[in-house]
Amino acid sequence: MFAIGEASRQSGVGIETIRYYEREGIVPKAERTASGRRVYCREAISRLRFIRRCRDHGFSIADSKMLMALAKNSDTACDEAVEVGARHLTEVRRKIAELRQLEVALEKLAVNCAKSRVHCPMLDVLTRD
Amino acid sequence: MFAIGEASRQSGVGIETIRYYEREGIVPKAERTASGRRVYCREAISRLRFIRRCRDHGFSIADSKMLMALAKNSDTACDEAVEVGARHLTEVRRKIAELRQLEVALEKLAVNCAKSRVHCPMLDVLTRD
DNA sequence: ATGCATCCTGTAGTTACTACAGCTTCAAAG
DNA sequence: CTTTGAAGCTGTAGTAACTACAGGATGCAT
Repeated sequence: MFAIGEASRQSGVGIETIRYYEREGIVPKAERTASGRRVYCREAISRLRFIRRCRDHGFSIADSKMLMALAKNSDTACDEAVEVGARHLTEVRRKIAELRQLEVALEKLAVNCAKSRVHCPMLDVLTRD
Repeated sequence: MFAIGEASRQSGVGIETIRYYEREGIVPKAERTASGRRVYCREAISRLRFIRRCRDHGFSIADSKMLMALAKNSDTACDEAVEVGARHLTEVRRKIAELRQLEVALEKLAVNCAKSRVHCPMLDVLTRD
C-alpha cells in the first residue's frame, strides 16, 4: 500500500488531481490509515494510470470513465470502446480542420501589414463596419 | 440608439454575452434609459462587432481588448497588432501539431480492434501496467 | 386592459484541473 | 525524546469565456 505521493509518482497523476478525482467520484474513494491519510493499492494506482492514459489521448473525463468501466467487464467492450475512440478521432479531426481554417484566416489578416505603417490593414479588417 | 436585442443582432454577439462583456469591463458600460434598459449607439455596436471578429479569429479576450485599444489610437499600432497576430498564429500552429500527433496516436490505438472481439487491443494499451 | 416580447439582476453551471491557507502527521536525525 | 522538514489533510477560490436559468419589471400593440 502506498501514500498519495507515491501513487502520484507511479501513476503520473498529480496529487491535487488525485484528490479531485476522488471528490468527483471519477475513481472510488481511497482507503484511509487510522490518522486519515489516503492509501492506494496497486489496482487503485492502475486505475489512475488508466485515466491518465485516456486523458493523454485527449479523451474527456466522461469518456475515460466509460472506457474504464468497459475495460473491467462486458463482452461487447471492444465494440463500444472502438466507437468511443472513433467518435473522439472524428472530433479531433474536426478541430484540426477548424484550426487550419483559422491558420489561413490569420495569415490573410496580416498579409498587407508591414512594419511602421500608420494605418494597419489587419486592424482595418477587424474594425470594418 | 438601439436596445440590447438589436445590438446583439447587429453585432452578432449574444445578449447574455454582451451583458457579460459589460460586467467584466471588456466594453464600457452601456448608457441606460430612464427605466434602466441598456441602449447602444453605433459606435458601441462597432466595438461589439470588433470583439466578435477577434474572437472568431481565435484571439483571447485579453488580446481582443489589446487590439481594440490599438485600433483607436497609437502610431505604432500596426507593429504591435501584427505581433499579437503573429504570436497567435504560432499558437494555432502549435495546437494543430499537437492535435495531429493525437490523431496519429488515436489511429494506432484502435488499429487492431475488430468488431466483437472479447479482448480489446485498445483497452489493453490503456490498461497495460 | 391584456398579453406577449423583451429586458433586468443575480446566481450557478460548464471543463478539468490548480493553487493556496492553515493545519496535522510522519519519519529520521540529534 | 525532541525537533524539524517533508508530506498529508480539508476547504475554498481561481482559471476562460461564456451560457442558462429564476423571478421579476417594462414596452408595445391590440
